[in-house]
Amino acid sequence: MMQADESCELYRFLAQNKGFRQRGGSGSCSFPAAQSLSTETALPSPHDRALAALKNHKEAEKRRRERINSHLDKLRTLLPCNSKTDKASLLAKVVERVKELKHQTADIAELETFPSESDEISVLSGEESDDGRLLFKASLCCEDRSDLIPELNDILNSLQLKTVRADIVTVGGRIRNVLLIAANHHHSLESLHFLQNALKSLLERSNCSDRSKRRRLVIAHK
Amino acid sequence: MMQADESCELYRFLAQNKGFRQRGGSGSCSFPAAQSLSTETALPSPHDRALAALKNHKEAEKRRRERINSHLDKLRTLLPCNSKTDKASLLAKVVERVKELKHQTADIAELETFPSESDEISVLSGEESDDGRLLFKASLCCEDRSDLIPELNDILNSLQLKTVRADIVTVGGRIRNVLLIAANHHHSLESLHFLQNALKSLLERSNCSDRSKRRRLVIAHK
DNA sequence: CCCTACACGTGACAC
DNA sequence: TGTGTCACGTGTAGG
Repeated sequence: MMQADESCELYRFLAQNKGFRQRGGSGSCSFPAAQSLSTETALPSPHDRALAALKNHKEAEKRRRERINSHLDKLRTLLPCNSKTDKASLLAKVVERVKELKHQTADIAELETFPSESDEISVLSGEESDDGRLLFKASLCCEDRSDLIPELNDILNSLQLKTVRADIVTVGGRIRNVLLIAANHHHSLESLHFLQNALKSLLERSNCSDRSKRRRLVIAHK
Repeated sequence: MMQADESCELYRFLAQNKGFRQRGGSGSCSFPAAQSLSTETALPSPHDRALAALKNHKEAEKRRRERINSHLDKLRTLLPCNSKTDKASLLAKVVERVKELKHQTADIAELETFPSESDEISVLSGEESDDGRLLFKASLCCEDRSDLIPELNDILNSLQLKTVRADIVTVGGRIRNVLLIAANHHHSLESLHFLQNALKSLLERSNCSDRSKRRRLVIAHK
């Protein structure tokens, strides 16, 4: 473990190789580091400063290790594994869990919220997908009407966007669509703005007839 | 980095302190490690074996580090963070994510139970959330009716509570709602009582018409 | 005796 | 400058 720092022979070794010279024989192995720190308060020699820096460094590194390990221990309690599993295999399990979570939350995060009273559009630019495609989520909440879904389909088709998943909740004449949409490689973030505008005009077409003006536009980026 | 292993002075230092003796002066610093490995194939001296073991050890440790770091890199891609985030803060985020997952799965367990015959309200004050918000779960089981969900929404909106997740099971005219609700910072446990009372009056409004008195109130705290 | 996994101290590099 | 993070080689305990 090499706990006793001051008595460690490595220190003598390092001190010699650093051209250390102070109050005694230059090449001799007197090693007065400890005393010079405690008795001589004034004039911290460069050697002492280096030694102090080394100590700081050592302790900082220890704190860092402890921080990391505390997180690992917390993960150990959170996962189905005892306290004596490998650091590496623990992390492997963690990776599995996080992947799981990614799928689940991507699926069900916000799609089970009820339709709100106000009209809403949100396009959340998503994360890197599995096979290189860009996945993002679009949500549309408005008054329900029979031709809404077909029109939505038209918009997505014209933009060459593919609906990976759609979740629809209707209640009390209101509807909320949450779409998981895949964009291919020649799409840029520009496409998301196109989609936003298309959805916006879709809502306007719906509202221009008679509805009270209660539309609200929400644009969010992750 | 200390890449040049054979020329490192630490090696000489260690060799001296190990009582190493072979074919030359005992205390002298001849250090014939490299040659004895390459020229003398027979009779691996204990010193050579120790040196080989040290090399093996070194490489094994490197492999271990790489294994751990590869998992960490995978986590970096899975989480919303760039490739230059701290190892410690990365693990902190991972802990948050795994906690999230734990909540969700714990919730899923009981939310797929069928609606019971008796009316039930339960508000379970939940655990510390990821970003400081308080997450808790509210469950409502009663006779199904079309305006129930909108009224529920009104209640939550008026209390400024956000539905993170909603699970609904209806069977035979009965409905069970299990809501995962997020309260923000200026909410206290008082808000949960408000919610309880609101849900209670919601059920009473439903029952006052004609229903048989079979309501039962369940209040649970986790 | 391996071998594995861990904690430690240290040099290097970044801001 | 110091302050923090990382990779490395090493000592050491347990299988």
